Amino acid sequence: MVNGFQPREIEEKWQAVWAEQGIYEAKDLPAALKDRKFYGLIEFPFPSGEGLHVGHPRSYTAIDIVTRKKRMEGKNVLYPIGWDAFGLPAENYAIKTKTHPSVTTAKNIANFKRQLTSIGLGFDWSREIDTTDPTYYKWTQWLFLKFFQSYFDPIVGRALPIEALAIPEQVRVQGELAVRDFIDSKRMAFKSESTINWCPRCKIGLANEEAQGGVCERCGNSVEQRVKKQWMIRITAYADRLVDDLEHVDYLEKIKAQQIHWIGRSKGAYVDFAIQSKAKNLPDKVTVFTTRPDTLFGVTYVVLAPEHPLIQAWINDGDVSNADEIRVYQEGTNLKSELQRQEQKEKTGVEVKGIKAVNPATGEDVPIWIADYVLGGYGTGAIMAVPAHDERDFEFAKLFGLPLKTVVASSELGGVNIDAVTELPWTNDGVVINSGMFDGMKTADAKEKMIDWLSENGFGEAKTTYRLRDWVFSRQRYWGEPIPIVICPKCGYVPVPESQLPVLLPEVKEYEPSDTGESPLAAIRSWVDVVCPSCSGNAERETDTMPNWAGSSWYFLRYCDPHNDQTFADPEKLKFWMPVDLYNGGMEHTTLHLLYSRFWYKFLWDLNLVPRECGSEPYAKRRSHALIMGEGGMKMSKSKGNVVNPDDVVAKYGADVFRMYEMFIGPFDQDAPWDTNGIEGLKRFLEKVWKLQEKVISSKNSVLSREKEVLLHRTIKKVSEDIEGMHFNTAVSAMMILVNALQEEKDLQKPVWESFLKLLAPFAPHIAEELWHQLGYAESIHVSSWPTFDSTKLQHLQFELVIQVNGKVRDKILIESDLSEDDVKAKAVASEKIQQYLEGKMPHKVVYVKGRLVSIAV
RNA sequence: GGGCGAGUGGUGGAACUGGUAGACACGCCGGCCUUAGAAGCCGGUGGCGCAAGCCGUGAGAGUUCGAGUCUCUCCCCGCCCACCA
Repeated sequence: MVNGFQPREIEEKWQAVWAEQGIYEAKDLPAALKDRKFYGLIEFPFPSGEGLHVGHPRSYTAIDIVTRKKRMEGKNVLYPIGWDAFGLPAENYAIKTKTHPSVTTAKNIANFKRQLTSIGLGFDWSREIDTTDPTYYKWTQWLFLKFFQSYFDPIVGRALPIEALAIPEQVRVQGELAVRDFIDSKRMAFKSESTINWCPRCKIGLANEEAQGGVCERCGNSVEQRVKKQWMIRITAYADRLVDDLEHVDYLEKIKAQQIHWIGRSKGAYVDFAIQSKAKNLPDKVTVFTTRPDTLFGVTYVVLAPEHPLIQAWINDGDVSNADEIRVYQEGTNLKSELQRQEQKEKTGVEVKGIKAVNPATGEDVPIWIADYVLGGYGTGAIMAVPAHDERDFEFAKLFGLPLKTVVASSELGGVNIDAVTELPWTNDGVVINSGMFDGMKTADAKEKMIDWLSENGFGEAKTTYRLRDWVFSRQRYWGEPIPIVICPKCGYVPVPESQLPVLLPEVKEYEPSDTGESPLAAIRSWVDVVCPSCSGNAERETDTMPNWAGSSWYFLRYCDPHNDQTFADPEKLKFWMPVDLYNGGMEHTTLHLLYSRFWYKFLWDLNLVPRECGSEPYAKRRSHALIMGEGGMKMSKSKGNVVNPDDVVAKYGADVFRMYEMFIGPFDQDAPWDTNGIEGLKRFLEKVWKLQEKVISSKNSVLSREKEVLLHRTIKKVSEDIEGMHFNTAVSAMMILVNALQEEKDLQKPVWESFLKLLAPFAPHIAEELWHQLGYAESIHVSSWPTFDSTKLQHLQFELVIQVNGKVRDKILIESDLSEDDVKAKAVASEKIQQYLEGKMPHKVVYVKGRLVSIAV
């Protein structure tokens, strides 16, 4: 096997050459040349101790292929890589082994880098970044301070510097402290006491996105609710823009749908129900949120979430006759974890006796209940119940024997009490209301009219609410970016001056977080005690660190200018590179990283830290890969013992076979099981390619048949289009078909073979490079030109015409491609076989599909 | 319960705006080569049938000359969200 295909030899050889020549390094050019750039991005990995998973290369190779094609098409390509290296696994490992996370991280990065290089990915390593590097997290901290020093102006709909915030007169008169509190409450990054998702096992507060389903994303433990003062970032201010701007980007529809749903904008109204009570100092109303103000006439009771603050006020007032019963219910709710609360099927609740609410539309008294099917954190934490038109209210009303009242005319019971009904009859829009002043109106119009009526009479207003919550940005952990704030007893929250950034992570002995909910940093007095940057008095550092979403919220900007020590990225370079042209990542990040980073970007864009020319969205196009499952379709996991290690595959088959197999395994956006046998097919394919080149070298002045020529041009078209559409599996198949056909030829014309090698180059960069050089080229195939097809050579001179009689294929005949429709039809009908099937009858319909078939109906 | 996606040979999967279902690959079967094997090469491979042929894309109906593709009803599977008023 002297001349055989030896993947590992040529792969290492060319990897060294590419690195030395820097062929994958992107060039920063003036913004005027923007149409020449292409910025392809993959989600940078967390460098885990396990090393690369076979899932990583699926995404990386895909974008590698797209960017290699763009480069061959003459684009100046940026395809960068880095490390999202802050995070719990590194810290947990540190707790166990007492090794500093930076030591483990450096080791893991070296391993990842070796693995990624061995696969032949065309990353620009000169732009490598690491979120745990102080030269990187200096800017993460600096950007955090921008949030701290800004507020959101709802009038102009964008963030502005905090200096521009107008202080209302009634605040100003209360003195300096009041003004400070006011300003702090308006900042984009603010500290707030709130109930948070607390994981008792990880001893850490979690954002809603990290505690979906009431379970800690990290360890799967059930999450508790705790009250804690935490740093928050006001992502809710951007909710509308995060939804609306999706119209201007090319994301997979399911990604858009998921983000829209997560943000959960719903338009409705606040409605005030007056409180009927004998007591004097009682708050005189309760405000509910509803999306169906048109059903106000059907309200038969009001429900408050158990944690609603009004409940305590009513109890304190002494007018509630069953205070003890209510307290028992509230405590019962508190004890329930989020998970239990979701699993419980039956509704529960308790009436607040002694007071009533007044329906503003009818003036009727309705009872007030508290129940945990109403969520404290959504809307106003209180609802108006319309059991005749809402399933949940219906269920609750049935359980507690509360009355039903419908507002629609289409029922024979229209507009009256309907206590006797056992099933929910009318739930939706489109019906006609026949209650009160909306008699005869469609619900959609009634909604509008009702909102107008409510606001005219001071009973409510139009209101849009969101499911999205502000982002809990504090973590009580060691291995994260310290939040660069000093807490001064005199001055309050004081940002660490830019000249003192980064606030470095200090050395500690213990990495274990404490049960009190404080970060390990709190134990290091020498680090915590500082001089206030503002008044020079004694002060303390903030000891919370940032979540590990911080570094990844802006890393794509840093790639544009990774070594800048004056600013996070030079605006001129941002103008050239942004936005990212193609971003691929996992679906699991749709409501996390993808949403967060869009938000950060928009914020920086508002402050002109990202130039206006870059546009309001960071990613022009977002695609998503699916998973590679274990053999047999189960998810790969250490416990199942079905994990495939990329190192083993590369060692056995080489990088090119590995890459092509991952592309051939199935549609990019569909899960696919690993198949050890399947790789053999790609190995055979590349061996065939290797051998085929011999025919080129010995070739004379042979003429390529028209048939092969058409196939070549069709293949160029197919592979080009498939790469753009990310249909890599069918692109590989098209190349296989071409190779199988070329194998039939005695010898091969050089230009034909060169076109094929160029098509192959993005998929199998090493073998393509080797064969290219063997043909005598000195320059890399990867900086050569992408082949183009000749559209006049896509059509065969003849084609096989399929003839159907009554929908069944009855004959196939060869037809000249340029024959007219009438001639083709005549030939088809004249066919002997067809005549037999016609049995002398006249066809009543003959249809011709150009270049394909004739269908005859008898 | 809601949203999204899917259901095609033994397997992974092809099939452009409705137009020859099963491309390509794996596996399997037969042959060549070999002392034997591996590799390689050649041929075959949806089902039933000796054959002509018939039947076939989760089930059923519909539209059409023609349906994997469009419409309706239903059944399964996967993922995400989930008492969001």
